[in-house]
Amino acid sequence: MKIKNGFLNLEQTRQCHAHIIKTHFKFSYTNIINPLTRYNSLVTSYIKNNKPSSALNIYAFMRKNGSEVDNFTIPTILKACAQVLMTHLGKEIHGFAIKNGLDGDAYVSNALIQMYSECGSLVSARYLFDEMPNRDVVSWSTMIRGYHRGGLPEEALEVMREMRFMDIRPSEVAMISMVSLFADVADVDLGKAIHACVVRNCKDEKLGVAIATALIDMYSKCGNLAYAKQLFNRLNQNSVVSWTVMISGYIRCNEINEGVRLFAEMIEENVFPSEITILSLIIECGFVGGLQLGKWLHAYILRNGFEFSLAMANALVDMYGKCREIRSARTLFDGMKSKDVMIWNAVISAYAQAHCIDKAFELFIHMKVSKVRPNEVTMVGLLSLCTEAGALEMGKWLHTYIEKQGLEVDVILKTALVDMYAKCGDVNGAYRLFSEAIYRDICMWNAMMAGYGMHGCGEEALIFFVDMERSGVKPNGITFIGLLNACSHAGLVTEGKSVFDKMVHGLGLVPKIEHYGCMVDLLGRAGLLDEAHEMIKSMPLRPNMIVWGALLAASKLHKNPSMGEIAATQILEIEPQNYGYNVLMSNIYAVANRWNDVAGVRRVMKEIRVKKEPGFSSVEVNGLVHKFIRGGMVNWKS
DNA sequence: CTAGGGTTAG
Repeated sequence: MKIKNGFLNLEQTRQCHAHIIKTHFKFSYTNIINPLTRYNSLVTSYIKNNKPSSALNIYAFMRKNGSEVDNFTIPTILKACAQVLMTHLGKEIHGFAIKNGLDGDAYVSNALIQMYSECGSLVSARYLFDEMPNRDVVSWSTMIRGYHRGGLPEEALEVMREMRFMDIRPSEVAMISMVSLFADVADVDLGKAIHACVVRNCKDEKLGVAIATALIDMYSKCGNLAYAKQLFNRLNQNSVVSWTVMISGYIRCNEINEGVRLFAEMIEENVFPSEITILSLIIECGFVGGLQLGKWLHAYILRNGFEFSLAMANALVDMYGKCREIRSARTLFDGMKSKDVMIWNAVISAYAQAHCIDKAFELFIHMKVSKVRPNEVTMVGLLSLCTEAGALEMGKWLHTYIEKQGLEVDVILKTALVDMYAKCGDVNGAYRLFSEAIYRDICMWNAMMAGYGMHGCGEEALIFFVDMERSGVKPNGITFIGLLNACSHAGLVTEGKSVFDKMVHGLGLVPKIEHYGCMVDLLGRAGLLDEAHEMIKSMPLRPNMIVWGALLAASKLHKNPSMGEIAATQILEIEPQNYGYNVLMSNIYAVANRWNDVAGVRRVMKEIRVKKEPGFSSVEVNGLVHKFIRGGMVNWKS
């Protein structure tokens, strides 16, 4: 058997391996004589075929037999360590490299940086990077990618800036890292800039399929499907990855039918989905609530013999949870033989999204019994559940649990705690945690301000806003939603208007539909119905349910049936079967003594006969959460 | 005829 292009597929690799063992290292497949070269070849082939553990076995075998290991072997093995997240072995190899004087080699250093960053030790990676005397483009792009994948986009951007400052010309691979960073930052302006940079660097040459794919992904994540599709159409050589990002893009933008059509087209072109393709699509289905497609994909996995990995199960549980299909989520979860923290977290958050606080806590108890240790993510999930239910005592109990277990309280967990205390009415408790935090990010500030606003403390929220700006934290769109709500609840109309003005003109933020919703609410509550209506008419976005709903509620509050009618008409056009708003409208007519109209609305409601889940509210008394459903009451133990 | 950084998800 001859090897084409020096690359073996998995079957060939295994045959080769078996042959080497059988013939005592007489390697007859190729002309390679040197035993070290043979091993390295095998290791490489296993890694290219995505079998890192086989590669590591060979490495162990080499070491046991006292075989030489060189600076070709080390980077390859490090890559295998990174794939299976074996930090220990990685560190050991690092030590070995130092002992044998191989650590001065740029290949080896770059591989070490990669290994450390993929295994989550970004500090070690950065240390090596900083100490490296012979950094090259590869070192830079590895560092950028490391920060990006490690969830530290700010640091990645900083490294990019340094790289530019040092006048290092990015290679194609480096640009791919950058484009994919902007995809997740979802900043279309930065994205266009890097696109221009890519085009400039490639000049006459055609874009490579990898970089084009990265650009397609970036544009569709920024919501610019037209650009994405254009790039996709221009590709003359499509890979399964390009199809994956294009289809995911359509689903993410809620164009599910077009996504499904493309999926069929892909199969017709004889391109077959990989595990990641299916995984991506399932995740996107959860994102937009595409239950039907999600179910179909679930069936597709079973029909086509895909490996039902934990990652796959995780994605499915998550998707079902987001689509409120809690039974499917649970059945799937129960069917998994081995479970990790992630899947426990996924099923707990599925219950959380279905507002089943009791079930979620029940699972939390089971989780501890089955000896899976809850982590910070679990805590954040449970805390947000308490926040939603207003269960202060339960939240406090979790807080104690976190401290007793010695779980690391990072910014996210701290923010969840602040948010829980604030929204459950213990604003002082929230402030205590907030003030003792060493590091506060924008989310924590937002939670604190929204908490104050929610309890009618509009002035305090505004003071916090000034403090925040003074401490150098830049407000974002969510900050202003909290602030505008705070003004609305406290009746601070003038202040609210100037907050809105500051956001648009002072900071140049483009208001989203939510901001207009807050403004309509603010003006409407204050009785400025006409002004609120003007705001809706003049806004550059298409008004949605929430906006008209705010006007309708205000019309009811200020007993203005004619304005109510205007709002209700719009709402019925957007969502004809909405039960709640019909009720509200009939109440408005009732207040104005327009009983014929009341009867009319009731008749329409009967005709539509919508079955809608009743809303509920809840309150916690002595550790018992009471849930109110339209007059009835349910409660459960915490 | 071996080798390091790349696109998709979490």
